[in-house]
Amino acid sequence: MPIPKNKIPDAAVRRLPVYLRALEESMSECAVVTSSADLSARTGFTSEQIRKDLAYFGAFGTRGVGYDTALLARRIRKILGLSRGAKIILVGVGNLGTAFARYNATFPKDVRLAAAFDSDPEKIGHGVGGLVIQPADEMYDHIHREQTKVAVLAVPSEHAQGVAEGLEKAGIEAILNFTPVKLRSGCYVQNIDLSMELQSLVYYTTYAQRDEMKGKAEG
Amino acid sequence: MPIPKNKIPDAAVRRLPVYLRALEESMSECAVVTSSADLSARTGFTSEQIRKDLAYFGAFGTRGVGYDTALLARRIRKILGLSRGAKIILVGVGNLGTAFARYNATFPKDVRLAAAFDSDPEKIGHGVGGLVIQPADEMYDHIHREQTKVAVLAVPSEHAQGVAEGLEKAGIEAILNFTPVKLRSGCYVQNIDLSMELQSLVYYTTYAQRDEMKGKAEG
DNA sequence: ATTTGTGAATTACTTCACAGCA
DNA sequence: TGCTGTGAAGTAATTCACAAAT
Repeated sequence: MPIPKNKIPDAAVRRLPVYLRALEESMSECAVVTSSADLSARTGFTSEQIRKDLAYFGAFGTRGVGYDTALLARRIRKILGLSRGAKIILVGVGNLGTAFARYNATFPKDVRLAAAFDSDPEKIGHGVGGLVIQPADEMYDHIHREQTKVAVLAVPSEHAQGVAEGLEKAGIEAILNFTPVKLRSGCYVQNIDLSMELQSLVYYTTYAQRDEMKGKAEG
Repeated sequence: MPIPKNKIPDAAVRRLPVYLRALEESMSECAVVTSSADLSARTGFTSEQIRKDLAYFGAFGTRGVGYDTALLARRIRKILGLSRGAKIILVGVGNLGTAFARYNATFPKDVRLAAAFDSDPEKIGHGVGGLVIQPADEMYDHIHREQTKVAVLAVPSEHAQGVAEGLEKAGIEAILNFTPVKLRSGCYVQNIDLSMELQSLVYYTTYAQRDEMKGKAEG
């Protein structure tokens, strides 16, 4: 028995922010209670799935009634750790990092970037998405000082593994990895590989399927 | 029997581009043959997984030897449909659309955007990532004319469902959906919800776990 | 000898169906 | 009655283990 291993599936955790958004929508319509059926209509997930996901974390509803909208939203925020004011940093302000920083400025403020770092001296001091780009060698200090636990990694592929190791050593626990490198890391890593997404999409297109048929037959 | 239902898991399809990248790396090192073990080392997926994924599409290797690097790469490109010159369009050139267009300019050219559309007259004619932004009302014509099958959707949430329906009607078959809306669509949809990704990451941080413990107990 | 390809076993996730409560 | 919470059933994906091929 190495680790007790939380029985909560990652897939369930990843749906919580979606439920939270639905709850906020519901609250903006002044609904005081909601139900798994209502959340289902808003999110597209089945009501059973929603009930099961929520039940992983406790019994938040009232049988025969539903869920207190505001209370459930608060609970989810707490489970996710959003009420903690988690600090998030951006590592690597190239093409993608810049794009992300700009877009991030439109996010809910709980998950807004707190700082951005790059190793290129040309970039230091410049602004991006409301942040001043700081030199990479101040990054580890910053992580310690601010007790940063989450990093968005957008460095060139060849540096990804090395930087990830440094981040882990400095205290980072979760990484949003935009590089196409599968990181070996003790951190929890969520990968977003945009080029891969587009390439696999093409498969689901009629031409690709026709190809596939031939693939089996022909040499 | 409504649809024969391809037995190939989406997860396997989504790994093909990763294998392809590994093969290209391998080829750049002048390797003529490779093996599931070598691809495993390069991608981080297990060798069994790689063999099983490839076997869904046919028997591409030679027992006792491995895979012909160049041939397998060609096969994967064909399966994905990358050799077809698939046309891809960007719909919505706001914050995120702009970010994506710029970043996309760095992608392998098979999956480079062919056009970008927006409904804001202010934006029409301006350039982004090497493309000229075109008016939204020319989009459907363009899709027909160019036989476009793939679209990247980055419009405001409130328009997402409506635009997706229009895209489907015009002939789009696969959508990369950056909006947080779960689309009801006959198209194959791949969702990327960046705000959700960041929010769920915070959960995997020590503070969040401490919260979760309390969640169960306290009212 | 070595490495693929694959049925069988395992594990993870989802859906079902209904008991438990307001 | 109405909706949650949950064990049981079902489905999907991954890993195991080995026969097949060269």
